[in-house]
Amino acid sequence: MVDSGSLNHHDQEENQSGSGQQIDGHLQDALTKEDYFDKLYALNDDSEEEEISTGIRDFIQKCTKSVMTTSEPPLSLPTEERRIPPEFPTKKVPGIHRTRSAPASGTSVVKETPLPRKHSLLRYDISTPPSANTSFESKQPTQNPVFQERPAGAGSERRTVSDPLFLKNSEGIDNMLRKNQKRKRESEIKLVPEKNRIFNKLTFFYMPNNDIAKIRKVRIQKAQTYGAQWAQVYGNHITHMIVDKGITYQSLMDHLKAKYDEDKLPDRLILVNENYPVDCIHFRTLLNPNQKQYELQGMNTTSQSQAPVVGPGRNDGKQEKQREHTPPRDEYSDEEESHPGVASGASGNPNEDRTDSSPPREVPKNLETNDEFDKIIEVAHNTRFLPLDDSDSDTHTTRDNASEDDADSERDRSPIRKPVKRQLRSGSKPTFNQANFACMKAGTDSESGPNPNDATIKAFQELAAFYERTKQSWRNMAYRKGVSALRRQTRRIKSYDEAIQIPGIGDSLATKVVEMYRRGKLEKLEYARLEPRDLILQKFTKIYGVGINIAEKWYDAGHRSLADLVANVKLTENQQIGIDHYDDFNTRIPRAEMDSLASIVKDAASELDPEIEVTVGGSYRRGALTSGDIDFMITKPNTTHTSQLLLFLKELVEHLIEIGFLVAALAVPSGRRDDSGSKWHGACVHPVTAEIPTPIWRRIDLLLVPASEWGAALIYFTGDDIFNRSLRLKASTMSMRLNQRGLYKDVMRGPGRVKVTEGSLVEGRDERKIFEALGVAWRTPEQRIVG
DNA sequence: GGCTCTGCGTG
DNA sequence: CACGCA
DNA sequence: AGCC
Ligand SMILES: O=c1ccn([C@H]2C[C@H](O)[C@@H](COP(=O)(O)OP(=O)(O)OP(=O)(O)O)O2)c(=O)[nH]1
Ligand SMILES: [Mg+2]
Repeated sequence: MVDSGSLNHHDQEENQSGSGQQIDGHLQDALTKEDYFDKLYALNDDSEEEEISTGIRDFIQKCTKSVMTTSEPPLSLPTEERRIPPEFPTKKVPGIHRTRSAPASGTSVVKETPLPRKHSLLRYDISTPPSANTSFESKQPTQNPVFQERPAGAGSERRTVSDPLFLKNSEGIDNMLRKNQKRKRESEIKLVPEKNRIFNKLTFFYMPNNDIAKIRKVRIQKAQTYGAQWAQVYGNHITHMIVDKGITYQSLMDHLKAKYDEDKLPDRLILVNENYPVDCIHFRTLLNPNQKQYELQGMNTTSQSQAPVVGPGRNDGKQEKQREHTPPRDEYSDEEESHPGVASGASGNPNEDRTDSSPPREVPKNLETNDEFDKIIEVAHNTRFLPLDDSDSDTHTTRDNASEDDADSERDRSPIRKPVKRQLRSGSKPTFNQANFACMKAGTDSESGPNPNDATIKAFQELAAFYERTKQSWRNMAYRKGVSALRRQTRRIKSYDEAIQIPGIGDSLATKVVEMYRRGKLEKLEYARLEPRDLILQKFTKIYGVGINIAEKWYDAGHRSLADLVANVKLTENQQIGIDHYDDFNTRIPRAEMDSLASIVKDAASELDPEIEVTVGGSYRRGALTSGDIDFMITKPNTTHTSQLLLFLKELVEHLIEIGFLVAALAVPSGRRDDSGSKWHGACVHPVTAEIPTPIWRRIDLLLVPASEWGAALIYFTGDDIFNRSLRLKASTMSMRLNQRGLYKDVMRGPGRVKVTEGSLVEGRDERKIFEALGVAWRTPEQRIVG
């Protein structure tokens, strides 16, 4: 609560500046970017930095420049392919801004975009775009949550978007505002309400005691807002010494000795690492500082020789490592709440592939012939992170016997006979699995899946996700593999022997399958669920644009909530959007809404160009009852290169922005490489209706597909991802290569399977032919759910 | 002891 | 180049 | 972690 309060303040205090500066903003934008890259490369390259960075700078400058010049003839697009990229005013235009408030005064902003809008030709009045929004707008014009707790005020969004720029947002004004905002905040410390000042009367001395490092600076300020005093000099008034990670106990003492001639720390001085204040703030209470996680490096913990006593006084002693309390709920309802469940059941006519423009759908009866491929699937999983391995991994908790983890292949499994509860399974399967299959995996949300190993599958999925965040890639991979292996089982696996025979399930997983069967839960998982660090990482990685590396970086910097990020971190454009629409982007889309979203895009497309074909891929094509996003594939007869579709894309996007459907751009066709890009990622909003009473931002992906690559693209965009990887792996074992453009043969690979030769095209147009060429029996989209 | 898919966009 | 996402 |  407290925080949210203060947050709102920040938010409100910002004012939209007037109109004027956008052009400057662009220039600035370019400069900024240039500087950024300079720094970036300087950091990365050790040698030849100059050369490289200047080279890149030029390159970027070139891009930027060309972009800027676009303001000229918006309408006439040269047909030559090479130039296409520049034609996309990619980032510059101040465009679709997001939830940031735009006070009335800001209205003038919109307009004079450097980009002359050409929509003279597309001022489609697809009726009522604005209607919905106005009502909203009038409601609460001023209030602006930093990030939505629920569907963010569509009103403001709509408005900003209304300035029709297309493609990617620009930072321009928004960025400057952010900067100003930050500057302001830094100069003055505002305290939280008195009762919440957990550090009241405490004096912190930091080590190093300066705010040069940005991270430390932020932390110090944060502590001050919660009442802490920041000691500028070393002395007895200090209550806590906050030491950076990286400074060992020994080096600290050496330093004190050298600088202050102190041999030991003052009595009752509390010595902790930098995580302590952060966690106190997070949990809104003064935590016990004598916990292992707050110890300095090189300070031995309870076990070894105790270094010089730190706080001889009172608080030493007792508890070794008590696990801290459970995190109180989140201040900002990061979590999503129940969304208005749009007519979930109303699935009109779900499906059938009305969207399928090509594959005739017959039911293959030969699922059995898929065996060989099934095998590949098992082998396919993998993960991109390198194994940092170390089997330990566990910072095991207080309880010791958590040893289960690896262990040995003991034969403890002997006594497993156990009551059989087969009732569950027996009657459930009226018809054949075929139908069942499709249905069951259809929605991740349709709980009661017919699969008898459902509970185990869920547990493994959760564990896999945990391992991914832990960068234990091999384990992540193994559990994902285990999941798909279990999915293919039709009976509940009850014993170790039974389990270990399933390809993809080895000793460790087999043991856990049994554990699930016997106890209904996994100790390992129960433990993982309590990891406070993991909970935060989980929260951060759910932000679009934030992966494990960044989440970890932020965590280590002391950030614990979305509000921390908003206040202290330099976010990328996309991350900003990801936070602003955190709940929306993490809310799944009911199939009925998918149908409707598809219609909107298809209608728009055919109006612009009747020859264009639009197909929905992704989980929708696989028959899912809900989807995480909506994936469109766009093609046109006789096209052989995406460059032939770029102009159409541009028009489509502009139009959809204009009617208020598209509300943000997250990734746009490259322009940075020669092979002219092929995808557009962004966000859209379904018009408000009776069934969809509240606007919800949805992730939307558009993929440009030349007709000659339709089959390969269909495979790629239909997934699922694990299925794709399996297929690609199989291809590679056959000296072939499969990507979204086609299947190539005679691919030469070097060490590490690195591609050496591009290979020659085998097939790209026909989905089935690609399956055939790979020796894989045809699988309907529904049968490609393996992950 | 090696391999675990391959490519596009951002900063 | 490092990263995130399809 | 599991497979080759
Ligand atoms: O790592 C990946 C991720 C995705 N894809 C392909 C398959 C996938 O079906 C398609 C679309 O991706 P998306 O992330 O939208 O997945 P989805 O299968 O559509 O599921 P969701 O319901 O979460 O959107 O892109 C891959 O090949 N590899
Ligand atoms: Mg999808």
